[in-house]
Amino acid sequence: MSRQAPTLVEVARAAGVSTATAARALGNYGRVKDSTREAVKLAAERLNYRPNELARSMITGRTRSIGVICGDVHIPFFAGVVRGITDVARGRGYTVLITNSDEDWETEVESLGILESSRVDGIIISPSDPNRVDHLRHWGEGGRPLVMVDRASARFETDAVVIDGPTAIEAAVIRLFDLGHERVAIVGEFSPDSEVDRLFEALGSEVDGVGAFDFSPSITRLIGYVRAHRTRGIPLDESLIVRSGAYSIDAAERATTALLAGDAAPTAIVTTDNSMSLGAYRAVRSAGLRVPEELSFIGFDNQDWTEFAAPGISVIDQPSYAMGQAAARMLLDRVDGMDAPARILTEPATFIERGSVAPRG
Amino acid sequence: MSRQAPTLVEVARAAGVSTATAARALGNYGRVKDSTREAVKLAAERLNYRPNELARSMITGRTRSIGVICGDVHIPFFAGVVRGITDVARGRGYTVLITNSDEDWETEVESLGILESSRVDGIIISPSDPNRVDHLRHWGEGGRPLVMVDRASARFETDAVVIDGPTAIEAAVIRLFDLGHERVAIVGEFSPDSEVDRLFEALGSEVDGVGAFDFSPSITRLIGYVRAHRTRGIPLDESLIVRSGAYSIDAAERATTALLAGDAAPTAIVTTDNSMSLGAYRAVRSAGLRVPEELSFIGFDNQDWTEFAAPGISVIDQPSYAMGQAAARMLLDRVDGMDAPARILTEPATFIERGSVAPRG
DNA sequence: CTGAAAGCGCTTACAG
DNA sequence: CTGAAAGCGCTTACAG
Repeated sequence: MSRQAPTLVEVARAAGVSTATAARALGNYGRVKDSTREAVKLAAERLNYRPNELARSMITGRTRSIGVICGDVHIPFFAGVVRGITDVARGRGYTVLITNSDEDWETEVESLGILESSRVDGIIISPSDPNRVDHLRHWGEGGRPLVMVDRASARFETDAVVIDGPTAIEAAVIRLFDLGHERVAIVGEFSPDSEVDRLFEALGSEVDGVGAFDFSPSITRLIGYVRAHRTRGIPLDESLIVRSGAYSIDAAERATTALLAGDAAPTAIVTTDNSMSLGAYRAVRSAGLRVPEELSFIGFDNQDWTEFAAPGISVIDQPSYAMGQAAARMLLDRVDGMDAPARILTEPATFIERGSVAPRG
Repeated sequence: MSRQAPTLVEVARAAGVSTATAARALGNYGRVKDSTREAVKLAAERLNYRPNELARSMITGRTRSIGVICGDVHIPFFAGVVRGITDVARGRGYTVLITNSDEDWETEVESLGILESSRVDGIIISPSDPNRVDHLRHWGEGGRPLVMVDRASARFETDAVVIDGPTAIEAAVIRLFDLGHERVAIVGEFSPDSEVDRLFEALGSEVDGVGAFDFSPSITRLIGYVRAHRTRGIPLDESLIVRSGAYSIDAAERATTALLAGDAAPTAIVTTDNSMSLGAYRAVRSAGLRVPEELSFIGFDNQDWTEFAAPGISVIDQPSYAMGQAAARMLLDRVDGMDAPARILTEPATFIERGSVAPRG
């Protein structure tokens, strides 16, 4: 019952050849007489032989596996990305190891270590902090490929698949301005404060010169918010920048509730991701505000709930599955030896119009 | 730049000891003088040494990795399960390989082969068909552990983590009956037809004798639907059993639309999973039915959209994250050598009351 | 076309 | 407490 799995040695013996020949016959490389190859394959078949990938990997130095470090597979956006990655990987004969960082840098470093020990051939990551990427650069040295997804870093030039978050936010805010809204709030993580300050310093003079990949994801999207104000000549009111301080629905709800209770209430809200959307929208409902009559709302990420809310929520949609696929393709091309300058692939973010937006009455 | 990763040999040399001693010091086993251990650890640290798990696995015969075969990581329920699995696995030093079956048996078999070649120490699977499990039994022979999640099989006695679907459905239907509804429809995959027929044959005489693990998941839940009717003495109307024929939102929408357009319309609907809920609810909206005034609705799986729909949708909640955790714990206990009879762990399904249910007017 | 032999990077009895 | 040595199951020059 608990028989050991047959090894190459046994196959070779059964076929009456050396292990070297058996390996060549099974691996379809080197020269082997046809009749010998047949005999070996027959023996392998009869013994139900499965090569030990571990032993093979030790020699070839490749495991035919890739690692993923995402914020949290449980979040729909990442779930879509992961599905895209696993589908492409499988199609090319690779397995996928999944880890979560919970957007925590220490956890990310630990994840990288785990994947490194597992000797994955490459890594796809949504880095928790684009300014602390030394560990990723170190991985990249030695020619081990790494692709970023959903984010990129100005401090580490490597392949990446992103959407143009700032532009998507800018378009959404301008849309609201053009409907007569002047007090448009934005709800995002926006932490730490020092980074937001750094962004505003950078934005002080010019807008276009500020790199989208110098800041963490939510702060990056703030660039679009600021650009929209400048484009339409509407003064920026920092009290409308709602900092949840954490990627959590509850934090977003609390922060938004505080905003709505204040005396500088907005007439419209945009958000920077699905968790912020959920929290902000809960706060809006709890405050008893009618959407869109009293408040317009644009969410980020086209999740089921935005379709079924009444009215439906207008959203900025991200092609998570396609992003995962693209990232996996880029990574596996590198694993297969493709040599080319690092490139950043920008997937389209599309606006989905639903009933949550109306002209300022 | 492309320096090879340091090996144990280099660490040992740097620390001035043999590889055997270095291995013992790093692995925290065997006897090593404290000062020696310190020296080795320091050297490992300085060289940024990471053990090659492949080499270790070749010897120990264990990879410290587990494989998951789920329907689709992109589906929220499975995403929750996977997160639960990865958290527990990580806590115990294991990595997780993810594959999807898309509820297709051939794909499942292929996934199993991939995981087998990867030499995972154990497998967690939501089997696509509880009646075709020979490949799983074969894996189980040789003492390789396997835990089923969300489903179990009468044909393969192994550990499993499930909820009591039939009882949850039964309670939901009875709740509706007690509110005066007599025409309660159920929307599920329910395919193939021959299996539904087999269920009804089995249910012909007695109800309690029918095993919940003899049928595929959605058909299993039908048992609760039938039980509810018998308990309340309400005649079964097979036209109220809506067979989508596939685990797809669109299929559920089409099938439900056909039901609502017919002349045997229901006054209430229950569903068997989140995809069916989404499809059925879309059909209800498109038909212009007011919920709950004209139709009561109970969904399966507490996803965000059910909270934000107006009115909120009452649902049967499944603790997906806890189920994933429990499955991983059971599996790793087996991997660690625990010997005990196979057991089926039933996690609680809870009813969440929202506004979508009302008495029959 | 085939085989003997070295070696991938570890772990593990076995001596000392 | 420590080291020399065998070995896990393969692949791969190197000879023949």
